[in-house]
Amino acid sequence: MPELPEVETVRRTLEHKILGHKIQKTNVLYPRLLQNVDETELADALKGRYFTKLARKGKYLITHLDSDAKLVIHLRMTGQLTATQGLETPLEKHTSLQIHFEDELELRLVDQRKFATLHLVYNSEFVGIKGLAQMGVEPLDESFTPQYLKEQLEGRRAAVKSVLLDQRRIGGLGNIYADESLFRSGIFPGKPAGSLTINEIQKLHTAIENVISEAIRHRGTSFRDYVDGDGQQGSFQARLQVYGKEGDVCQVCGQIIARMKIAGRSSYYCADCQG
DNA sequence: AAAACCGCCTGTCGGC
DNA sequence: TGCCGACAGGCGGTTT
Repeated sequence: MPELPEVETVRRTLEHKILGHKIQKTNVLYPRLLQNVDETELADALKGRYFTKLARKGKYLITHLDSDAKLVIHLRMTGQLTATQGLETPLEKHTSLQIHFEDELELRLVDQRKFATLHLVYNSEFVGIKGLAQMGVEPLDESFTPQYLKEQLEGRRAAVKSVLLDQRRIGGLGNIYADESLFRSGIFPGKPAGSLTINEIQKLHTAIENVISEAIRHRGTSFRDYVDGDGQQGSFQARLQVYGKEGDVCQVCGQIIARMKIAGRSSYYCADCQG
C-alpha cells in the first residue's frame, strides 16, 4: 500500500497518540507477521513499556521503546496501522496485531494481504533487516541532489523507472510517485536510466522532490486501501495525473494515457508528453 | 552485476 | 450467473 508520503502520514498521526502510554498486553492474530521473534518474546519485550519515539526510514516505521528495543514495521501493500481509544472498535477481518495500552488505547495492524512484517531489534543496528540496512537516500534528504540522482542512473541500461523503485538507490519511492514524477519531468518510464540527459536528470530530481512533498502535504494517496493512523484517507489521489488513469485524457496535451509493464509493474504515462 | 521471474495473500473487476 | 485470469501503494529469494 503505502509509499513514503503515506508512511510519513501514518507516523505523524500516530506519534502524538501513542507515545508515553504504558503497554498492557500484546495479541498476535497472524503469527507470520513476526519475522525474527515469537509471540511470547514480543509480548515480554512490550509489557509494561511505553513508546518513546516513532521514526520512519523509507517505508519502514521504527517504534522506539523505553528500553534498548525497537519495533520495525513495514506495511507492504495493504497494511493499516491505526490507534483507537476505547473498547468499542470491532475487530476487522484480517487484523494481524493488537497492542493494548493500560488506558484503553489500542494500536492495531490490519492487513488484508498479510504481507506486512514486524521485527524486534535490540540496538540501533538494523543489519538483520536488509531492506532497512541498505536503504538509499530519501527524496527529502539534503543529500538527495541532482548529482546523487545522476550517479544512481548512470551506466544502467535498465528502465529509469526500475531504478527509481530500487530502495537501495532512492528510499521511499513506489509505483505511484515514480510514475507521477516521470510524467512531471516528461520522461518515458522505459527509457534506459543511463541515457538521461543532464537536463532530464535535473527535471526528474525537481519532480521527485515536489511530488513527495506535495503528497505529504495532502496526507498521502488513498487509491485503494490506504488510511492514516486515525483511519482517515489522504487526498493526493485527486491530484494524480497519470497513475491509474489508463484511457483518460492527458490534462496537458489531450493524448490518451497509456499503460505498459515496466519492471513487472503497471506503468502509466502519456506517450506525447513523455517522449 | 544486474535484470527477470515467482511467491507471498486476499479481494475485486472485466471478459466470456 | 459463474468461472477464470489479470491485477493491486512491496519486496525477498531464486534463476538467468
